[in-house]
Amino acid sequence: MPIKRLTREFYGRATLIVARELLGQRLVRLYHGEQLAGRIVEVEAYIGQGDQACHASMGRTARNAVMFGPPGQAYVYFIYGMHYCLNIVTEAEGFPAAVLIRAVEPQAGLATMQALRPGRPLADLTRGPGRLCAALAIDLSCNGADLCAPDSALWVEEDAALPDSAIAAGPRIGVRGDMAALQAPWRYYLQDNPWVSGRRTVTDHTTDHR
DNA sequence: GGATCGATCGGCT
DNA sequence: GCCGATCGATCCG
Repeated sequence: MPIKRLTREFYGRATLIVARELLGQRLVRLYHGEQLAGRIVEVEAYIGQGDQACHASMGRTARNAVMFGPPGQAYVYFIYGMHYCLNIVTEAEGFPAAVLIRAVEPQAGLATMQALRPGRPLADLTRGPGRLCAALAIDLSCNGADLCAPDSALWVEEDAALPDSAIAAGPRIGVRGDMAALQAPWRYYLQDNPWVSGRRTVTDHTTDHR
């Protein structure tokens, strides 16, 4: 069975469905002829102008214009003066929404990814939206890239489907406020997966050496 | 282990 | 001018 790139029809659906179904799929970045790849383990949905945490909540601007475009494109933004974050545009053209890729589990191209983040622990290679962009060499040159085009250098491939029992949901990281949308559980992640971002807890075995 | 803070700069009020 | 969909260093207990 040939490997299948996720299609524009896949991305052009309700954002929460797309976010949920992106978990477990394989994000691939073609970098100097080499495939850098990781399994998506954590995502967040940003949904339209009614979502005050969505960059498009105040209307269309030069920065967020890609989110208003057709689904299946990369929306990459620069934040805190030093980091990039990767989103994939969802829903019908004209409705601004996207899924933020917050973490992946490295699958291929480990050595190159580590070279792109010199001196950093392997455990943090792709754990967090800024980190995974650095490891996959994703920056503003990827903004607007069409993940559905056969010749693009960034795409998502179909991988094994996951049971709902493997997935957890919660409020989005770094999003606070009293309005309902700001407290919505629109962050999805693989339960107990060591590559999911955020503070590790005592029950986390990832730092054990046993 | 957990809290706090500085870095660093584009976008928008 | 202010602040952010973050990260990593540092300080504290």
